[in-house]
Amino acid sequence: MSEQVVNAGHDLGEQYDFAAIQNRWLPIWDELAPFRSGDPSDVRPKKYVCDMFPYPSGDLHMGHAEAYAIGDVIARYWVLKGFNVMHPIGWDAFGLPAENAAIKNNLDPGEWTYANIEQQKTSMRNYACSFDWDRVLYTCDPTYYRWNQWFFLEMFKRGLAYRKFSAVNWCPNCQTVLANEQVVAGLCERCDAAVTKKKLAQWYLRITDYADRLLADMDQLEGQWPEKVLLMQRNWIGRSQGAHVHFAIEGRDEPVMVYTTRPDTLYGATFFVVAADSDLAAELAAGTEAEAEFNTYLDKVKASSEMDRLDSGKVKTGVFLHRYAVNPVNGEKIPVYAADYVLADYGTGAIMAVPAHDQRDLDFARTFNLPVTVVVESETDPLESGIATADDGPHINSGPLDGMGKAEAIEAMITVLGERGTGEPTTNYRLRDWLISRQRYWGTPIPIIHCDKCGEVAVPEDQLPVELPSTEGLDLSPQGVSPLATAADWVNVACPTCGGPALRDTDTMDTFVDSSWYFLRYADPNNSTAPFSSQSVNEWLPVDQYVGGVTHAILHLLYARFWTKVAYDMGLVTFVEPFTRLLNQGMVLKDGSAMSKSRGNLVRLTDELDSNGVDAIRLSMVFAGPPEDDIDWAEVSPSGSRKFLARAWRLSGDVTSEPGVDSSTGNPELRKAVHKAVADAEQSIESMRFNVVVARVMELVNVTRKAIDSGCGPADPAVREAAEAVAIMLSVVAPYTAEDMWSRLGHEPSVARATWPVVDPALLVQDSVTCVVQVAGKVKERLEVSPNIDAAELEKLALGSEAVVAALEGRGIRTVIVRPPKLVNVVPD
RNA sequence: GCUCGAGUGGUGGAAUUGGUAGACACGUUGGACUUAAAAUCCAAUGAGCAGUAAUGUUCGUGCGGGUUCAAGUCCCGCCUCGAGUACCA
Repeated sequence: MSEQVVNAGHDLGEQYDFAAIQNRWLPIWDELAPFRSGDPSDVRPKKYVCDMFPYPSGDLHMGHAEAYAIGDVIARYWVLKGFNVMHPIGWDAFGLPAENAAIKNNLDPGEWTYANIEQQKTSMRNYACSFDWDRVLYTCDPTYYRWNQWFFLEMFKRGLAYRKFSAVNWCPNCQTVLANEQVVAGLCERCDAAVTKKKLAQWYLRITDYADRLLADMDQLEGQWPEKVLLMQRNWIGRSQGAHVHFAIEGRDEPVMVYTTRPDTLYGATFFVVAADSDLAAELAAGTEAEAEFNTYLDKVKASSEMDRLDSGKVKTGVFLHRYAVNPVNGEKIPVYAADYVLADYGTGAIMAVPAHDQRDLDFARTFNLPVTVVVESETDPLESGIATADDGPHINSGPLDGMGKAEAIEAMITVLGERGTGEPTTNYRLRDWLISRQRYWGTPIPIIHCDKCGEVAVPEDQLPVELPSTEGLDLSPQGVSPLATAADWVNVACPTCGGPALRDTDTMDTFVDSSWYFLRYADPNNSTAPFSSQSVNEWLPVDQYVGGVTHAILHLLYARFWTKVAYDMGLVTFVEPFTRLLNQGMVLKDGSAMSKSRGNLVRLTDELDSNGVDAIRLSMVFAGPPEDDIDWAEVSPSGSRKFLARAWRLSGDVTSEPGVDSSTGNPELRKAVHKAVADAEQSIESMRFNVVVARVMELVNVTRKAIDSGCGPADPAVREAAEAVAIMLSVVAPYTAEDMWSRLGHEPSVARATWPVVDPALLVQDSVTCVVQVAGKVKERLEVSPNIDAAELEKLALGSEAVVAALEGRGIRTVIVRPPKLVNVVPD
């Protein structure tokens, strides 16, 4: 029966019961609230960890679980390191899903939204996210969106918000404008109808004014943001250096400007192309014999829309307009075409075509049998090979440019054009102004009143917020105009300027507006007189660590950076970049693809939490691999995580020394293992290798187990030191288990208030190291040597080794490479 | 098409400045405990060859070259996969 005594530690009462542990600590944490960050007397240095806030489309899913597990590791780590960490949460609560759900179930979008938020909030509490619940915000709350309106009006005053007619994406089926991101391969994301263009008056924010600063300030982010994201932003902004060149058009008074990055190839321009859907094309075609043909073509282009342009291959189409442009350098008359391969809204909507050195122009030239003039020497003839050359090389057929290289020729041509007044250098961008109006109900009303006499009038600040009208009596279904237009009582107002009858703007703002500055609001979430106080924001920001999916690599992050720069210009903040460091976590997949109900590979987070517990799921998320990699849930083992947690937890029951025992008297071997593990874990956590952190803690658990069972025994102070280190380090990933361990080790809650173990450098020094001895690069011997061994001694030792002598087989020694204390390589003749 | 990034055991993944490839896990196999199962614990586990065994030995980080005493790591050329972008002049 003595066995039962030995096994006492493994009795049923001592089983690791994750559900019981969760239930035990959750209410206590509510009470202790260890993650409050708003105490003004708090003297700890500040850190700001921000997770991208969720959209309340339902309960939390596996993707949230990964993202919030990762953000939590960082936040909790900095708390243990002695920082006052702001780790807030809020909800990106405006948007179309709420509106669709409301239409479907005939209820208020707000009801649906807040119900989902409550559910997510409950799940987050259970998931043990270290959020500061005093800082919660909801973007659909008038106390938040009133500041969207305030910012909008500030930008309006500064000329950064403006209204213009332009062609926008239009879904003829849904009868509504679509955002660019809602157009997938030319089709409406929701109904798969072909998206067309429609001209509408829309509000824009002048983000293009900030293009250069958005590019330049990326230097600050180098090394702190994923290189991939910076690259995507650079491509998106798409700055290019080139020149405007003026072409006279026969029979037209004004010359037409084209944009080109290769003014040096001007002598090779053999035709001229205007975008088929541009005003200029219509003007040039009017009254010519090509007019009918052009109109037919234009109709086709408009109807075919995005979809056909994508998969119609590379066959170029166009119409000769029976007009001629004059090449400003050689006076040559070149034919003018309208074609859809030239875009109306990039550059000037017209190009000089240089088929020898531009692939698209060459394709067009070959289709329409247009001449090809080579002006940069190349080995192959583009007309024959079908491949345009864009390489550097000596210029030919180019008058004064002959013999020059590309860079020189570009400069020379720009000088020539400048002297003649037919061109000038210019910079062009791919980035367009940000279209923010949406014909939707569930968003921030645009605070503008349209008056016949006074035009666009800002709603006076004391009348903000312009709240959404009640949905009572409103038809939210797609009508082609915003549902707000039908709320007669709301729309009809007196003009703030003249008092005459006027109409409210009925569009609402893009929800990307909400997310462009919410991270600023967290610093001062309840401010009712300003979006935030500059003092709080400048104290907490910029965000030290921003965590979120790579799906937002361009839009959200670009808009947020833009907004921050505007706030800087307004004198509200003292920094120009909002997010010092960015981490893009991967996605959670199942069987190699994104989870979805229709695919039948959906993993329900609640099921996973029920079967293995919160900690095991968090641990699985973190341990699966580097945070930026995707996780295939079919390849992780949450039950394995649970087993490890049980193993770690059991340590806390085995320790028999008292809390506060002097660890310096403990077993030196184990102590070294502890301090090595802490040092390694710390280094890994700082460099975001959280999976490696877990591995180090696992190793420590393993050696501690061995020490208890077959080493120094459970009473050794080093065992306590080890178990406490495990509890503290584990608390960043598995807070419930760690908290319970901490308590079983005789400490007061919460482990979140403990301090990350301090590494004693003396314990990192090893008594001996394994030195590898190679002969011809192959390992032949391993020697245990002192870490301070000198090269001569080590060489002597290595050469004297039997295995080395044997491996040499009597050959002479050419050289010996000695790298004390870890390696010797003997190179034989 | 263009621009990036990545290829390491059966699987996920480790590996400062080039210096013991495969840490830590999952899975698998065998064993202990149990009436049994679960749980737990212990052991083995890159592949091949030789040997009863200890062990020895060869190969091995997508493929082919190169630099080096030494290459997963650096250089050149390919292949494959993934991501972004879509005629941006």
